[in-house]
Amino acid sequence: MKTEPPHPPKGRPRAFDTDVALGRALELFWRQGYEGTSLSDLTAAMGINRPSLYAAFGNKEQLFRLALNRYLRGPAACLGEALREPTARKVAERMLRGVVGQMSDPKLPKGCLVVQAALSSGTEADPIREALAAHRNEARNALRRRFEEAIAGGDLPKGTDATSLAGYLMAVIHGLAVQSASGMSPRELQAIAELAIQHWPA
Amino acid sequence: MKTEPPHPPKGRPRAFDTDVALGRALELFWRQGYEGTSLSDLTAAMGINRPSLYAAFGNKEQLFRLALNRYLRGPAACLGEALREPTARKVAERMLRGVVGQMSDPKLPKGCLVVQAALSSGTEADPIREALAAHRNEARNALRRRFEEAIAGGDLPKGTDATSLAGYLMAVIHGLAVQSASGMSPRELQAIAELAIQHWPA
DNA sequence: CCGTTTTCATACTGTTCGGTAAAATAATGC
DNA sequence: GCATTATTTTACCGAACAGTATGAAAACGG
Repeated sequence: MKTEPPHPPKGRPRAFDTDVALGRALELFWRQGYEGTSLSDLTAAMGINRPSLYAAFGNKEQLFRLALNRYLRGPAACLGEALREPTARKVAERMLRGVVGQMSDPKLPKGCLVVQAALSSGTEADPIREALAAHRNEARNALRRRFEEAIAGGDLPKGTDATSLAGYLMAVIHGLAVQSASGMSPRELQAIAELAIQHWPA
Repeated sequence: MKTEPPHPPKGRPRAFDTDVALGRALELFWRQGYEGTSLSDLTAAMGINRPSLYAAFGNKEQLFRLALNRYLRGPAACLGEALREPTARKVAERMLRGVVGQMSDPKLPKGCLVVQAALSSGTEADPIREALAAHRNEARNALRRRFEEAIAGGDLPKGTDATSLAGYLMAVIHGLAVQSASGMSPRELQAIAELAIQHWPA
């Protein structure tokens, strides 16, 4: 995973930094969704020409997948980290406060890339939608497994349905993303999150 | 609000039923969002030609607004009716079970038109987004007022924050819409709704 | 029958979409 | 310098987009 090749490559060197260009692409996709972002938008924001984009990133869909990857390892990493909290309640608290915290950063786009791009649905974006649905499914499964542990460990009531509880927490998070994208203020988002935490079982 | 004019109009009679055509348009917008639905999609599903659509409905944006109106008075009417339940808990129960019930109808598109179209965001759809955000705001205000009544009436704890509680319920509903649109099964949606009901304050 | 009115069907407008062909340019090893 | 390799630039491609001009067709009152 080194980005620094040991010997300089043979041909003409690239005149832009692929990392910062990918960051610009992520911000645009995040703000406008997959279909809402045109190649002209992308090349303008990334400061490169169209063929350079294709040479470096393949095509629009692959560029989106790369941006999604960076999003999941970057801004959305707090969700995965939250799984390592010691109790189910702390997992939920950290997730809810994490997403609210991120959505409160004025330098970042509002809402959530995964939700944002999932619902824009021309027939052309179908593979993207499937990929995002698969990711959400995976995230929910990880959360369910963590809650099963919690039930076994005793920090959730014995009769709890881990699957439903995971779905519920995901639903609240997605709901927060929708409202954030719709312009709800950070303090209101936080109040909602605190309310969800307050009603958490156990 | 009569749809039957007393005297037959002068010119050539319309060869299609504007009501059923609008229904087809609603279904398409609901399934694919605003930007994801092209005029060719619309005319094909409505069984009419392009100029007929423009003559009868104005343009794409106005057609969407008409479809939205029909959606709010039809499939989404249960949300407004729920406000008339006697207690805050029953309001929440009816809303949550109502949206799940609607999303479980296999003949209807998944998800929620208001959420679906709200996040598809090319610059062109901005007025649509604003209209939808305004509607969601209005809905949340109605819910807040209902909860304030409930607090005054004693069926919600005295210290409850009506605004946050309304936002929380809207968030859960929007989250359910996202997951429904992503292919979650009706039984899972129902389990999530029941869980939210179970954790309702008071 | 005729003139009027409105809707119908066909064909088209200019623009934007994602993607690419081709030549100029800048670095390499020799 | 020279061939090679990869990236840059400019210009373009066919398809799809929202919206429309035009004339034929179908109802009416007379």
